[in-house]
Amino acid sequence: MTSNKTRSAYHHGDLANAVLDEVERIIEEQGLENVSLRACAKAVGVSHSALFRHYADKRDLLTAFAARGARRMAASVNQQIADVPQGKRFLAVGLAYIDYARKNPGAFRMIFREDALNPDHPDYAQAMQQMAAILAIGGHGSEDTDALSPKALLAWSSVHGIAMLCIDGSLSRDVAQAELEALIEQSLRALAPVLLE
Amino acid sequence: MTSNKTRSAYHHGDLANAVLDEVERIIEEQGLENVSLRACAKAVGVSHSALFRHYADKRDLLTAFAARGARRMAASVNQQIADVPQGKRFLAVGLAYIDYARKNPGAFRMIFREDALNPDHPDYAQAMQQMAAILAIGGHGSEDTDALSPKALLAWSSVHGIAMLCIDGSLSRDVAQAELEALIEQSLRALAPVLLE
DNA sequence: TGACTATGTGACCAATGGAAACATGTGTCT
DNA sequence: AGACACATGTTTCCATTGGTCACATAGTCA
Repeated sequence: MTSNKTRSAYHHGDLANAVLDEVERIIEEQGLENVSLRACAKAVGVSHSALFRHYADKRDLLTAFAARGARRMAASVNQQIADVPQGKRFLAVGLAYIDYARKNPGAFRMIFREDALNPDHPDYAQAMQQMAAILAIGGHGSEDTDALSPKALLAWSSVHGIAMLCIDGSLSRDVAQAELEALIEQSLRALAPVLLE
Repeated sequence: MTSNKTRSAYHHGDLANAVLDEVERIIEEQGLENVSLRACAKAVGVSHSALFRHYADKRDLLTAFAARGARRMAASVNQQIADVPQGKRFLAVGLAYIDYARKNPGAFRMIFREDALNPDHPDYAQAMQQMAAILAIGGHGSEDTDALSPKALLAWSSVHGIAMLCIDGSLSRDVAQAELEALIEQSLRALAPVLLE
């Protein structure tokens, strides 16, 4: 689709996005350490130097990838909680968040790998702020307080922590996936009452 | 100390550990992406190929570093909760855990960067198991259940999540360090009652 | 059409992880 | 003590990588 459209010989048409797709593919299939500019470029059918027309840096490319991932994640969570009543939002947000992480582990890791990217990039910063807002809503119902409340932090981090432990820690190996679902939901349910005052 | 002891010309004496120290220094001072075998080797005063006598791989070296970090972290937490009464253990464990993460962010990140290391390495696996045991103790008082209980998972992940968000996420930038301390403690205190049945 | 700009190419470079062949030190057995 | 085996370190070499530069080509717009 993105390939044989406006590509006579030069000019891919939408290299910037195509290469992000390629980063995603490689990252999920072979892990982050196998993402090289050259591998991405070749897969897209372009010389590796072409990428520098769209991204200043490898770091810049990864930042763009993380930003896109964060946007998608926020959108996904937002969609899944759309028609959930206010009182049950935390559970819904948590499950959606963890679900996204488990289905896109590479992207999820990259989103929070701040030492490998440029956290000040406007796109990234904005996407992350959006995510934080969603999590805060799930956490304590309103979003007007600038200062993070203890309960909001607790909501944020427990969900985030579960997600991390699911895709990396021992949860990803020692626990059967079927019971993991249940385990997660029970944990979140146990926490929910605390968050509602 | 480690330097001019048994080092006539060849034979450093304790290269394996010295290079781990160097990894730590670089990782904390300049970030993970600047850790190169050559840089470590030069700093220790040895040719870069010498490292391959002690570690099969860069990944193997990083795994050893992560394992040592996990052992130290477990020891540190263990020590800080030694004379805390059973009922208040969760708070103590949480604070100690987060404290270690904030003081050794590079090491902490590496410990959980499982896609960059070899999680099956016995040293690493054992150290992680030890950590999990400690966290479980803090979570629900006994360690006999093989299956992870929801409460144990909740304890584990909330503490882990806070730690992550402290060293990377927005907490590391937008929140003043002074009030962060208080915020963390309040969050953990809010969670504690849930964990005690 | 002609000029300007955006996008892509190819040749080049220094640094990196890793392998191979060689050198030197240490310990052990007689 | 001498000789041998083994552990540890060095040098040299290589393919790959991120990055730069000069050049080529494709759209665009006067």
